[in-house]
Amino acid sequence: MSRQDSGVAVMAEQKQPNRERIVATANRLFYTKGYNQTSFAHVADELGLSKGNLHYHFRSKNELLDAVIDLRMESIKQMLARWEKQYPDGKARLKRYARILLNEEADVVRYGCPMGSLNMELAKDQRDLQQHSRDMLELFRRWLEKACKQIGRRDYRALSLHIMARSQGAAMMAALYADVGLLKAEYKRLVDWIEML
Amino acid sequence: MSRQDSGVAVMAEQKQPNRERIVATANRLFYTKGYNQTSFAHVADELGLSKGNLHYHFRSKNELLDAVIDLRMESIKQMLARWEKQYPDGKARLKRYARILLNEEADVVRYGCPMGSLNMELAKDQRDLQQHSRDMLELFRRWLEKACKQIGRRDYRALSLHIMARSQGAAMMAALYADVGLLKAEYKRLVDWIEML
DNA sequence: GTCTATATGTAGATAGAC
DNA sequence: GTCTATCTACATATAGAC
Repeated sequence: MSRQDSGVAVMAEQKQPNRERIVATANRLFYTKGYNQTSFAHVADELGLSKGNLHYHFRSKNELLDAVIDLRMESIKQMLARWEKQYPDGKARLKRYARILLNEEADVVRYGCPMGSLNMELAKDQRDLQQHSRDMLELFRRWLEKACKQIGRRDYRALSLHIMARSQGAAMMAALYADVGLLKAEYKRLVDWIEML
Repeated sequence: MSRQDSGVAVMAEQKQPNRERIVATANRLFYTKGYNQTSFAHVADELGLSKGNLHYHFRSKNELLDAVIDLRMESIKQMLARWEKQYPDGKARLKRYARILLNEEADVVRYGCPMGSLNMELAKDQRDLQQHSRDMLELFRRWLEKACKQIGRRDYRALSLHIMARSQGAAMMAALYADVGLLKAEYKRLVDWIEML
């Protein structure tokens, strides 16, 4: 499975305009260190650029976050479109979503879900920033909702939220215990449950 | 249900030695703002104390975190002991755990699970700090494990982790969508599932 | 125990030279 | 576009007076 599936490690960070390299590096650091724990200096250092350069491209850290979220959303949209082609069946689509946890299992076990952990961090006292971040969740949720409708479920909204809650819980616990076995076990449970729908 | 059940709002913050008032206020702010987003100045201001005073009681922010975790763990232990008296039956105990989400639903919807969100924040690049924080999770997990054994389950460890994953996922999604209905729906699903065990 | 003052580092952000 | 220099604010932490 390609690294593109995570929605985080989206592109190589070399041989691109600096603006894109900055977004790619910020994307990675926001994931591995957290948004509030990542500074312009960190990003600049990793790229061998100056802080001033970063501020030329992004007036504020806020703007940089928006760019990172836009990048992730673009990546997510492409992934979901790919899945729609590969899996015509509704249940197969739900199962493919569940499997996302295993794609980047090494990262998930260390840093949690990129979407979930960023959202939760911002939800606490930066709800204005979280608004945009939640759009990422909504991309997945609406896609799941559609798949649920497809298999004839009337409770498609509730189902889509439940499936996301299950995957978020799995990613979180796996990260807190740094245990990939936990991730695999929760994946299996979720797939079995989807099969019974 | 008393406010004590959350493990966060543990005691009144008045008419106590300043050391305890500091821990209680830090406890609350670490929850509502996050650990890294809370400074000594914030805690001191809320109490009308000086920063120097805080540093007299706690040499470092690290130490303050340890004190907060110890406070929460003491509160959790008492709560679990109370539950053991009130609910002799294993399944009833599992259901009581599930209901914890609803006790402080207004807070959970705004700030997530106090344990889970703190752990996840620290798990990213402060794994040393997370070690202590994870002890809180272990208190619950071992308690759940015991209840699972009680109902004759051989997969008690896996079950205990699954139940925690479900509750963490529910708390997280409810916070990200600021939706108490989501919390209630996930609670109902979890209780129904426990009933079928 | 509590305060003020201070040291030291870092964060986000701007100005201006090249 | 990119750099250096700088501003201002704030963070953690210490020293010493009361």
